Amino acid sequence: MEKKYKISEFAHLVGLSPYTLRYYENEKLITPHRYDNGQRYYTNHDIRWVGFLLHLKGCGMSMNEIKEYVKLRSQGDSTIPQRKAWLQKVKANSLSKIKEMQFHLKILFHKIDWYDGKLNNCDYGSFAEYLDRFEKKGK
Amino acid sequence: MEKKYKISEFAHLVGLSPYTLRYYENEKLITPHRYDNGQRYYTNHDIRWVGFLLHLKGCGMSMNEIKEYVKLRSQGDSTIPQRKAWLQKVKANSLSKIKEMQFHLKILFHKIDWYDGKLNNCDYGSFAEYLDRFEKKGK
DNA sequence: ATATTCCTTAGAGTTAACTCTAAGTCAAGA
DNA sequence: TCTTGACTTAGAGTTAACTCTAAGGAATAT
Repeated sequence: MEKKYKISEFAHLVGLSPYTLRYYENEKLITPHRYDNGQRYYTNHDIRWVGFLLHLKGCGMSMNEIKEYVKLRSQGDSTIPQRKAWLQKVKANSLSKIKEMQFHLKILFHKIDWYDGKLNNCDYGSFAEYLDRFEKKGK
Repeated sequence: MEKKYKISEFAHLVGLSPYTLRYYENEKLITPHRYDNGQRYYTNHDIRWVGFLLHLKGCGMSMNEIKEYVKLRSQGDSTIPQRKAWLQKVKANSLSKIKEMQFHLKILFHKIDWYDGKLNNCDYGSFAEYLDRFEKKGK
């Protein structure tokens, strides 16, 4: 017999609120089982499923995109090529989002260095000048 | 004489809308100059400044955080240590956000591989089993 | 001359993803 | 018995960061 979790225990396990779980269910992302009296219960399988949904979310997929994906999934194995293509697009977006963030971060690093310079009374000139010098060095 | 840009030209240059620029100004993030007739104009210096704001934003800083930072800046060089500390916190957050995203992406990669397996009729079992095997190999 | 672009204030609308309330019912635990 | 936690539907509230409209006026471009 597999462990069964009621909504609040499950919510705690996956790091979501019962509200959010019902909301996701309403949006057809999750379909928990029910006891005869109507109460939901979730299993370890559901933990893995929600975990996967959160990975998708963490890769920057919106609710609507995830819903599309889940809809395809519900149509069976014939949609695997489409689902794979979806995930490849998500992967590309996610990678470029990371690259973009790293670029922004690089500037932040420089700004921190520039502050260090200011604090040590090294005259770096304006931040723009400092960056310019870096560009030239970089080449 | 430095080039002066009116709001819509400037908006185009920095990739924001005039609405957004006025909004940012209202929030004290930007302070463009004015012609005698009251029209705003922006300079290359403003391009660099907005660029920097967008880097901060791109590192995950919220409007409110950026406003705090800009407020400190307006108080002069004595706030440099605080500003540096701010940016260091932002840097740490940003790095951990990237790490998190990379972790989510790793799962996505695996899922794509798993789909490939399915499409080639290699029997990987369920995705959970596939991941489990990876964990063990990884050790 | 006419259309476009600029200005103002003030406030309403938008989007995503929750988050919660109301109002009423049901069932299990101490 | 009393509290706690589950259920329902339907809809309202929240937050961030815009995004736009209205209404009225001034200047510029074709």
